[in-house]
Amino acid sequence: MASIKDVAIKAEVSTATVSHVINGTRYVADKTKEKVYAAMKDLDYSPNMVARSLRSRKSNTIGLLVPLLAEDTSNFFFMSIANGIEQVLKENGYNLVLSNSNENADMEKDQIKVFNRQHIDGLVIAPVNGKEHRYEDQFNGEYPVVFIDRRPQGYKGDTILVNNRQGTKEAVEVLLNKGHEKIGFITGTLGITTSDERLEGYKESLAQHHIAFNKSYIKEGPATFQKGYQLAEELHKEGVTALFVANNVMTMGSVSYLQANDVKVPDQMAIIGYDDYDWMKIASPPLSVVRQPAFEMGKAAVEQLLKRIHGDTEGTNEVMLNSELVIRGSC
Amino acid sequence: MASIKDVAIKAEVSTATVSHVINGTRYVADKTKEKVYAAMKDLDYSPNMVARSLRSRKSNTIGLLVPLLAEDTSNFFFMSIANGIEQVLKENGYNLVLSNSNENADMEKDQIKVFNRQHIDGLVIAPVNGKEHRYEDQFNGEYPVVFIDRRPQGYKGDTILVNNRQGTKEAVEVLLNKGHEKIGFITGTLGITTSDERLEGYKESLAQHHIAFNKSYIKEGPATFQKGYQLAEELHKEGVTALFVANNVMTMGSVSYLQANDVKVPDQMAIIGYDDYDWMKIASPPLSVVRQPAFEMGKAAVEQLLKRIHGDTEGTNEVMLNSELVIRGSC
DNA sequence: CTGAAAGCGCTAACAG
DNA sequence: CTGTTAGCGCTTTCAG
Repeated sequence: MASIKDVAIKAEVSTATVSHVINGTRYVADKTKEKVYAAMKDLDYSPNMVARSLRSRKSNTIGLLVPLLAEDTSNFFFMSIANGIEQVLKENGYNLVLSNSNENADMEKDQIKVFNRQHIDGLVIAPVNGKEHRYEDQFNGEYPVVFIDRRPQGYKGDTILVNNRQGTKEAVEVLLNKGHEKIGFITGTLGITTSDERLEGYKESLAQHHIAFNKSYIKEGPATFQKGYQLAEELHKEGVTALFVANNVMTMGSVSYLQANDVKVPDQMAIIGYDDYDWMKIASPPLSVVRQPAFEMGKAAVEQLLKRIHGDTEGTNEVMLNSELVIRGSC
Repeated sequence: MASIKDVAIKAEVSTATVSHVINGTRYVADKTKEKVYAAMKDLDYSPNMVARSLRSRKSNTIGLLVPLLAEDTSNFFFMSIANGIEQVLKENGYNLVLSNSNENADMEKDQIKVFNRQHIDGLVIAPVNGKEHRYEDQFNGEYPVVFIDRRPQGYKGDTILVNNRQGTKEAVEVLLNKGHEKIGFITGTLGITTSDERLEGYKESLAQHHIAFNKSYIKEGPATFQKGYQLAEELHKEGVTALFVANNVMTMGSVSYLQANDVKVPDQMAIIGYDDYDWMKIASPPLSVVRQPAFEMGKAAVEQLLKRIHGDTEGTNEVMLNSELVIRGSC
């Protein structure tokens, strides 16, 4: 592997000149440039990014830490985010180091430590669920951080969220406007911000329509297919006429229940799910859902990060993206 | 950020000793070790990986290059692979740099160039579709490479593939055994290895059952939902009684057609799709599919890569993983 | 059992 | 308009 020194010798200039030609950091005579380019080509030179990083304390790399669970469909959501991030990053000459906390706080800490010594230029993190991790103490302060999708309690800093409350509220509103009064709400474990916000939206919508809140219509449990199936069954038996399911895995389970028991949608039971996947289009009937702008979240996160990297230090930026209600045939 | 020098001073030893304590690379008296550990703790020292990489020419980072297309469901497949890779990598103290070629040969070349100057320790690549890229010329030879999912024509080197031919053959066999003789085959554009292999499996199965191959039952097109819908329609009108759809996006389109037109599955039309997604369980009827072991492919790729990194230079290793036929209600 | 010191490849003062 | 040179933080030979 040719080094900058080799190029300098071949081009009969100094390494400084070569460096400046590469980086355009000072004026170099055209003729000299030519020589340098020729030498670089001859030697098939390409700069050693590691050395560059060491010297310039900049790696052109940003980290992404996501909480993926094996076999969880919600992974698709984070992967869309990753995709959005990678895309914007590439356009800006940055690389993406991907890491997974497995939705586990200890692993997350470990991964942050890894990033701390890795000299990343920034970090996008979708934090694990859970109350209190003193994130402020975990970062070494040498790179900006943007939180995404979930905001840890009490964390103040750049955050890209999606409007869970509003998204849910609108969806439930549609159900209410169709005349439903007994609306079941199926959610993954409560106590995590996204779930709680969605529940809030549900309550708010009900309140606005002066429908009494019935606690027994709220069904909570681990976000699994089976649980979704089971909770849909319970609600069905309790006589609800509409279902709002606050995550995609449980949506699938719920649909499965309705199908298996020949419950006619939307006549006997209306349903609105969360997250938009292609298969929802071919469900029968096609499923109405609250669609989260995953790709856009990734983009927004990187854009914010790049601003910070480029020296913006103003306040903190909290972006709240709107989700979109996609009405199909299931309600 | 404390450096090794700071630690050395604080512990009143040389930097060499600190380094050896950290890496366990030579004997150090227990007493000295204590001092070093204490100093490290005091200073909250953590080694600078960039400097370490520069010096030791090893980054503990491997690259992954996948061909994702925006909005393509098959992304899930590659993301599962990425997940498997990340997991094994983490267990071994490696990091993952993720990159996307967007199924575009030029972008792929660019990304390889980026990796070349990044000092990665290895690369896993799911190459873009297409005939001839002289991959051998693109890699700088300083890191081992493992190809995954697709083998470029004429490439010799470590490869992790899935047995497309066998997977398809078995699936078609099931259809044949149920008495179907007119079996439609819907595929993405032919000419790419995975599609071609699946078609081969189809033909082989037919041949073994002495069913004449009917070219008009083979429908090819870009792997989109719409095209899947359309081709299913064409085949239906040509009177086939069973459908084998060789990729998941088109499977979705085909199912959509059958549903929209009230074609009873499996009575009026049996169908087997490709790739296993959760939604297939709740299709009505649940879809039978050929399941590819994505996560396992990722694992296998990294394991092979790590072998190479650790000095194994023997021959080339071609792993062919079996896909699994998942029979549900659609055939 | 430990230290001194060279040097990985690059950037960026400083000096002309 | 260009060159000299001091490091970035670490590993590793060589020398004791």
